[in-house]
Amino acid sequence: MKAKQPEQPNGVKEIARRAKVSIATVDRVIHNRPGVSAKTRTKIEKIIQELNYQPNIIASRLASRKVLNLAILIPAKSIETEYWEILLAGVLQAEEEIRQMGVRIHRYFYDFNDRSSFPKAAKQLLKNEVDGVLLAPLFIEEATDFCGQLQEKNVPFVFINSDLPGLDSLSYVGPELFRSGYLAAHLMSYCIGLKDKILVVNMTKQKEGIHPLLRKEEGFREYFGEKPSRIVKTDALETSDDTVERKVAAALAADPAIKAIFVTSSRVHNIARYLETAGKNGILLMGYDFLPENVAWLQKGMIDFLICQKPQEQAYRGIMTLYQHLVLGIAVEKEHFMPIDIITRENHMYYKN
Amino acid sequence: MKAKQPEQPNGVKEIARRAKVSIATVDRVIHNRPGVSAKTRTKIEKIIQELNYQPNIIASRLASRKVLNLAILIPAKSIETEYWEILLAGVLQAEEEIRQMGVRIHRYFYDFNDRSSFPKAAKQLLKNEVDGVLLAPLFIEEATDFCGQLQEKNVPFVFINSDLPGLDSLSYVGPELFRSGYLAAHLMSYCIGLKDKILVVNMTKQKEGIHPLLRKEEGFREYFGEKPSRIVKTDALETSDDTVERKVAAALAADPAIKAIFVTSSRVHNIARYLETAGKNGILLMGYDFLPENVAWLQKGMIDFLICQKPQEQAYRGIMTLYQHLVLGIAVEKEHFMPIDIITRENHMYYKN
DNA sequence: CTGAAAGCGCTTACAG
DNA sequence: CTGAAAGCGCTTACAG
Repeated sequence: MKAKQPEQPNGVKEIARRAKVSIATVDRVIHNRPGVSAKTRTKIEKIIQELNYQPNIIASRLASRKVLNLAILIPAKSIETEYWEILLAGVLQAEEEIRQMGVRIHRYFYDFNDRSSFPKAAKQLLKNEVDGVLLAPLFIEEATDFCGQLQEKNVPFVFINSDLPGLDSLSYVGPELFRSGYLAAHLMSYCIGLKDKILVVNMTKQKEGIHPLLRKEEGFREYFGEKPSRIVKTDALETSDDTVERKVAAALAADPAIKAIFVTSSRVHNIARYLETAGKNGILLMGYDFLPENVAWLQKGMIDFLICQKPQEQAYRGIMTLYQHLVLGIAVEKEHFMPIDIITRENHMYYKN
Repeated sequence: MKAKQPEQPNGVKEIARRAKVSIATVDRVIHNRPGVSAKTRTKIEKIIQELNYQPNIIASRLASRKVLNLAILIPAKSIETEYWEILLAGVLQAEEEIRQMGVRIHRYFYDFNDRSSFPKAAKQLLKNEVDGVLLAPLFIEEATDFCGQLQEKNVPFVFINSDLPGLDSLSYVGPELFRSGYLAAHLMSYCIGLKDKILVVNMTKQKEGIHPLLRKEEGFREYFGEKPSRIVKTDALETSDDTVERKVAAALAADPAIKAIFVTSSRVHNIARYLETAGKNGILLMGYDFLPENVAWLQKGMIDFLICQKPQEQAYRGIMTLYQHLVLGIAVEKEHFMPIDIITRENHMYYKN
């Protein structure tokens, strides 16, 4: 069934033979290790060129018995959102595929609602040897700081979920958040009247807000750039159910022109619950993420649109990007944008995260 | 930077030691090869269980120096559609990632417009040793026949682009075509009046039609199930520009209520060109695939919606599915549905195939 | 039916 | 600065 591979005539052995040195010396040159005279080095390098030598990564990993330690740093699953658990499934999927190549993935978690938890988790992460990091940089300052440390150690890092373009990441895997918000606005504009107003809800306990959520809001506002007055904002800083209810109720009462609500995160189900309880069926509701709870409200018709960004695939591709770079040594895409998927009651049963 | 792997104490050596046999015998048991007494076999199997032995695939592939031969069987890129070239990019992407594991991918092509070319290419394919096949089964009969032959040889196959659920494929990677057509209809129904009619165009030289295109049409018709009279069909069997033009022109002339056109394939750009030439701007046009030519018409506003199915990713995942099954021996998803992406003038610049 | 030995292509102490 | 040798965990003739 399986044909034998033609003999590999261009391995270290052949190089050593041609250069009249031992394979140990060839190995030193290949890996740029010291202890080789300039002359020998040049000679060997030339032969490597000629032969177009491609190292056998399989053999290399077997012989070295090295483990490649990757780490992920993301928010922990919480009662507030299980989004991050879905993302973890993608990590697992990638791990299965590359474990045999000696890759291990270590998991570190921080608290979505507590920015001080980020550096703590990061510190833990840095205590151990790590060859590459996949992280969701929800807090700009803290993430910038951490990535600086990684860079000093020459450890490549990949962003998922949201990007920090200023930092020199190996890659970004995730949605274009600004565009995502813009599209949400565009979609919404189809569905409401010209005089209707929109309530934007940005839910977090974090006073300064959370980078990706704000980015979506920016995109959303951009669409209504000429008529910003159509947008009403409530700062639902607290995330407990009754705070949310109170704030939304107050906003709706204050301005009866509000005919739609845009929630910048997966917590749209909270609003859905409130709208149902309050018997407000005429309001268009749009939010993020294909979570069971959100889908349930989609089915009931309380949520009209969910925008989704394939968290599982993000994590899978993020890990594979590190693998390609660190193990295979092949070039990786600097940016891998996820589609901005629009999910409705009609198509949700066919959607995969 | 990289930690040494803890020694592998549970390899064939350890099994051999415990069973008081040679590793050759252990190897025979592991691979179910003959030439081992029932007694020894049982003893070794028991130890394998106890140790929860996981073979080191890296070492295995290095030692055996076996090549895994995969083959793809898809339509050739043609003047009519470069869809298949994009798909090939996904094959390349997967190949890069797994070439080191000794996987080779052989490419076979048939003619989209000539069903007799399918068995010819299939025959070529079968002339060589093959361990797994990725194919787009556009012609039901011919593909069924071919897959039967593969099954006899115990060669697993994965479908992309369109599914043939009856056959025992290892997996299907692609869109749910029926659903795709249904959604197209749904989308269209938002955009046209209740009395407006729709022209469905199914383009191919193939008299019997092409399976995936027909499947999309079925889904489309399903949506309008209660009002089938709203759908007008033209059989644009020929694919040369002026035949298409003539047929569409005739259909539009015959029924002025036609306000929208649904093209079941990527050849929607042909219709766009005709509509522009004929100066018919009021007609909603929807078709398939994110090809440069289609995108150009999207930008010009002649095409209103494109439905896309990520051909590159289909091919990538299809190949990786075979790899996971044949090399890693891990379970694979029986169906991997691609999202049904809706592309408009507003979001096309952010789309990736 | 079973085992000893060589080998896959590379890496790694160790000796000089 | 350089090389001989052992080894990674498994596979494969070959001999008995």
